[in-house]
Amino acid sequence: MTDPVTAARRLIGMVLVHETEEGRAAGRIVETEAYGGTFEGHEDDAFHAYKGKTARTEVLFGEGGHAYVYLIYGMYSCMNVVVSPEGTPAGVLIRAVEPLEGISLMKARRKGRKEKDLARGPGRLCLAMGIGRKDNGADLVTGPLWIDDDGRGPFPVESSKRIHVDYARWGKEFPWRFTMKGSPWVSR
DNA sequence: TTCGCGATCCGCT
DNA sequence: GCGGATCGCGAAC
Repeated sequence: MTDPVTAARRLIGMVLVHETEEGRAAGRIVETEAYGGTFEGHEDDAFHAYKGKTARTEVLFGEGGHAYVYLIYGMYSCMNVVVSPEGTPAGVLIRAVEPLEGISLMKARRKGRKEKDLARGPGRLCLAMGIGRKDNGADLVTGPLWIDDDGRGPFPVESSKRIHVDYARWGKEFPWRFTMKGSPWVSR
């Protein structure tokens, strides 16, 4: 893998797939955020692994190509793709997908919400795709949770500041949120 | 052992 | 637009 910013850009337009007993769900990634590394000489203090390795962030220090799934606000899960260039921890938060396959399953998991709101936001997409903390550390190469490049890209990508990281002195200024230009499926 | 809080979502106003 | 829900992590005591 490469640095998180390159990876976050590259992931836009790729397809996230999850196969479970309930069936198969897939969505095109339209919004990501890069975490880790440095920007203009400052370390990313919004990154969970910023202060070093802990029980929670252990998989961020492991091999790239795995999932880092954590619990947020006591009730929602968020999914990252671990991207570790030369042993340095880094990740890409998947923030939104455009539902492609298994839409009725997603609607059932999302209590019948409108299609637009199924996977618009990191917690929502985990609910819709059936991703939870049991998937922390999952191998994204072997599945049943993986990422495909279906060759439809490249897609135009826009960057902006990351969301909900105001607590971070430097990190809140990093323009490391990436969205598919013009997509109605991004979180905002 | 305790305590504060978060890479969010939802319902109500 | 605002605040409540809810709990594991990590730092402090």
